[in-house]
Amino acid sequence: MAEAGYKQKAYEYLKRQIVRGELLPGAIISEKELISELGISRTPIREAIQRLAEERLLLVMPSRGTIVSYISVDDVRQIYEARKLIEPYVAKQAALHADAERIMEFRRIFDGQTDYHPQDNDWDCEFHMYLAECSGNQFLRRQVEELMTQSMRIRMLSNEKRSQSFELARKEHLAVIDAILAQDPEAASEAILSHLLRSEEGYKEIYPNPVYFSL
Amino acid sequence: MAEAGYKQKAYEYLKRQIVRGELLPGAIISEKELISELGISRTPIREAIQRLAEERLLLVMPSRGTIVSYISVDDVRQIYEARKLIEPYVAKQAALHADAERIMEFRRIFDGQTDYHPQDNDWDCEFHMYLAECSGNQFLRRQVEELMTQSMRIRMLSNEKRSQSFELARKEHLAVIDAILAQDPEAASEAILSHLLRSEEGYKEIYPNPVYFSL
DNA sequence: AAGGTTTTTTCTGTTGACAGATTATATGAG
DNA sequence: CTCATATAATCTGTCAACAGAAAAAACCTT
Repeated sequence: MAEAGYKQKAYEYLKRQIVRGELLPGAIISEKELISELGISRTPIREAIQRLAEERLLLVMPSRGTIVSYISVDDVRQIYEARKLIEPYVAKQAALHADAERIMEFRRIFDGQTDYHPQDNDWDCEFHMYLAECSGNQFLRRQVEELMTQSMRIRMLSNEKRSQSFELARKEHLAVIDAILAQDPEAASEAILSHLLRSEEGYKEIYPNPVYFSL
Repeated sequence: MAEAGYKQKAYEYLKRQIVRGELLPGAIISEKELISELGISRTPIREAIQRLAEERLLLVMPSRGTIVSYISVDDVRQIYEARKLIEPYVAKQAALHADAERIMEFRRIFDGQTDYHPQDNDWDCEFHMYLAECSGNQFLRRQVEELMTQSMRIRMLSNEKRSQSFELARKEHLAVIDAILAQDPEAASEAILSHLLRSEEGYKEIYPNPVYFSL
């Protein structure tokens, strides 16, 4: 017994369920249940919970319980504000410094020319995460990673119309990639900003659904 | 026994020592020593260590040990790159939305007109943290908080000439505050960018000291 | 039956002990 | 003395159990 890596397992197990919307805001996180579900002890589970609490995915209330965090309307605004600041810069840096060969491989994936086909929701996330990696800045990359996690939750909770929206997003992604391939920083920056503005606009109609979005 | 809040105590105890340079890069963090130093058990100490590891202040090597993180020359570049992106925007938002009364109170503190006098190094940190608070964006605020923590370490490790540099920084801070009071976003943005550029320039001469800065 | 009080349950915070892995030290052959 | 092997010490990861606090349930009083 007592193998290593249980903490990471518990972390990914919980994070996946939260991001996919299987654990909704307000859902009670029971350490006891997780012990029997995962067959591991409390310590690695607690460590995973604390890490998720720092990422604002869980809310630990001492001696009361732990729940999945709510997302407020102002949270959505703040998340997109931060993304609109950071991601255009990241795209700019990618256009200036990114390896052309890697970008081409990336474009093939997003053009559907390879066997690798991420799920609907993962598409958008992988795109933005990849750009953040190209920035060559671990601080900005981590920030984008956190913001994308929250953005995926928002999309899940707002019942976005899938097919049409994702097709639009795919085209916008390709526009960004092509601007990077053309080594045109300004075009890349503007392309991703347009993508973010349109995406945010879509939620403005939807998120006043007050079921999971607190004020 | 078993009072609450030990985790936070251990966290602040370690973080203060790291930021102040009392624990230098490469210093071994011994859980056993901390147990006797702080008189508490391993669990809250471990949780504090893991939190500091996520903030890139500690490096946990499984079954080998935990040390204070090194800062590479490229880390310094990345930290200032992120700060130059985020902080001018934050200052802009502060100029647009910040409460004039709070800014005035803040100016009095930095002008030395109050009893409250933070230590040399805390001055700069508190200034930038305060601006980040004014942005009204918790994600940007937390990012600035993390970047400032790293910046304080850099300053500590690079033996910056104190007196003259701090006097210069104080004037630059006041220029930013006055731009915010004048509700001039562009001036505030440019003022803090100048401050950051000059600050970074200072380290370019110093941090090739390879004692604590790895490549 | 209603309201306040007491008991029980449940949750997180904390503790000390054990397991696996890595490094340092000691030992012995050549 | 040198080097390979084996032993011991040390560190992090994990585990099960206890303590304190908050909420839920049972109970008693009126």
